[in-house]
Amino acid sequence: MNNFLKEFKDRGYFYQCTNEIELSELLSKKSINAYIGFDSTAPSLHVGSLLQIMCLRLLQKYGHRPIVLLGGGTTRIGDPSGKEETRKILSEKQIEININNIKNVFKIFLKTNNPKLKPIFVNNYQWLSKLNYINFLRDIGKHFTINKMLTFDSVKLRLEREQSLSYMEFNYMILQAYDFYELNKSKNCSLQIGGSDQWGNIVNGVELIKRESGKQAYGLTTPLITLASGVKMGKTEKGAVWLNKEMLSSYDYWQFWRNTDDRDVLKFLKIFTDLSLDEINSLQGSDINQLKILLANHATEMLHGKKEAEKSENLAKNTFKENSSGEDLPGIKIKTDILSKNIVEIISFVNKDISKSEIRRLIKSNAIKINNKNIKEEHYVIDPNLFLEKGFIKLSIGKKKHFKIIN
RNA sequence: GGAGGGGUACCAAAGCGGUCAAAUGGGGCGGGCUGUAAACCCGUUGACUUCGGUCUUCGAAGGUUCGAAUCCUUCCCCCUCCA
Repeated sequence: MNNFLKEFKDRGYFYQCTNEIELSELLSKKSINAYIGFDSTAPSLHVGSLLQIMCLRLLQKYGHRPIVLLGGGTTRIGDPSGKEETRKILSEKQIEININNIKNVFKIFLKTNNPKLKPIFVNNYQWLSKLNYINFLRDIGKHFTINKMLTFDSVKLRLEREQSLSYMEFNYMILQAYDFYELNKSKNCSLQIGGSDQWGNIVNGVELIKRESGKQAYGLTTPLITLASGVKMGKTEKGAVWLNKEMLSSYDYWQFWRNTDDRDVLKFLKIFTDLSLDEINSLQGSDINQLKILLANHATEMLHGKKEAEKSENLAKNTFKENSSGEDLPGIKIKTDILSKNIVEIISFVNKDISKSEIRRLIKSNAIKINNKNIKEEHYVIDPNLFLEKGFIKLSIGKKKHFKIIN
């Protein structure tokens, strides 16, 4: 088997392939261009897309060139795959902003110095917006039968669940197929990779290319990564795990990986780090918490850099140490007039997402600590003398959220 | 266009004149146990509060009533069947 495909499988990226044997031969024979499309509905991708990004990295590693399609065109439509409801339609301006933000993440994960492997960014709005409806129906639409489209999961599920599926969404798969066809023509792209939910869309593309151009293209899908607990990956207590640095700090990103379920650790090391498979296999049986730290460090380093990863590890060490003073935490400066108010006001200032009622509840349930001491009174006022000793105090909300308050 | 069913909190779903800030389940949050894990147990889950209460919520707007998520009117949206 081709080396790329072998590692692709060994790392757990592989789910399905349209023609594995031929693809393997092609990949061994020459350097190809392969594309993955990314949704641009949010200002950043989140870890749910990380597997796909890792696929592009792997392509580069074996001398193939990634094409990143940021769907300005299809984002305007909305993929019904895996969606229970019609997606909100975003403004064009918002989509443009999103696309620009998302690009930055790829520039971190992918090599950009080698001109032959440098990722190509494309926006399908460029060609989709120019389509002429009549011509499109005649040239492209003729290759698609409704009979078959109705059998695709994305459509079937919606119909079975008696959820409406608009004609607009129904066309999504054709547009995605057309994207592949277009990229095959203009960028010599012969492979599309995607999540397993994209299978139908990808197959359509492969067939369209065959029929219109008589060329052979291939599709490859990755499994849907679910946590051992059965939940779809990518959410934490704070919401989505964004890849955009402005939306999630390196420390929170580190914490996300550090909190991986025991059962997922080895799997994640294979999928989300560059550690060699030999190395990972030799780690089997090591202390599970050390492995989690290893995972967190590697994953964080890849996105935020080595320095940030180290900082996060140290911060975590100090924070979770018994009775840590919290001096390494990033400081939050609070003006004296707020500090002199009661604890509810202070917490409300530190974390504006928590309502005061909720803070009162937290106090009642022993969740609030100042310098590691439980605060049980909602009228508690911080004694200014507490600042004298170290110049700051540590405020804890629950077991995992800690803040260093500076006067 | 015709006939019927429906829109309830983060989600699912009960309630069908007062005892409803609204059962129950999931999710979230907090506590306990632990290992910053899982499982499990307990608590909590509209906002504000001087902890007495006060204010805003059951698709939208009006109305009936001492009193409406519950009844009436109009409108909007969704689903099913027929055309």
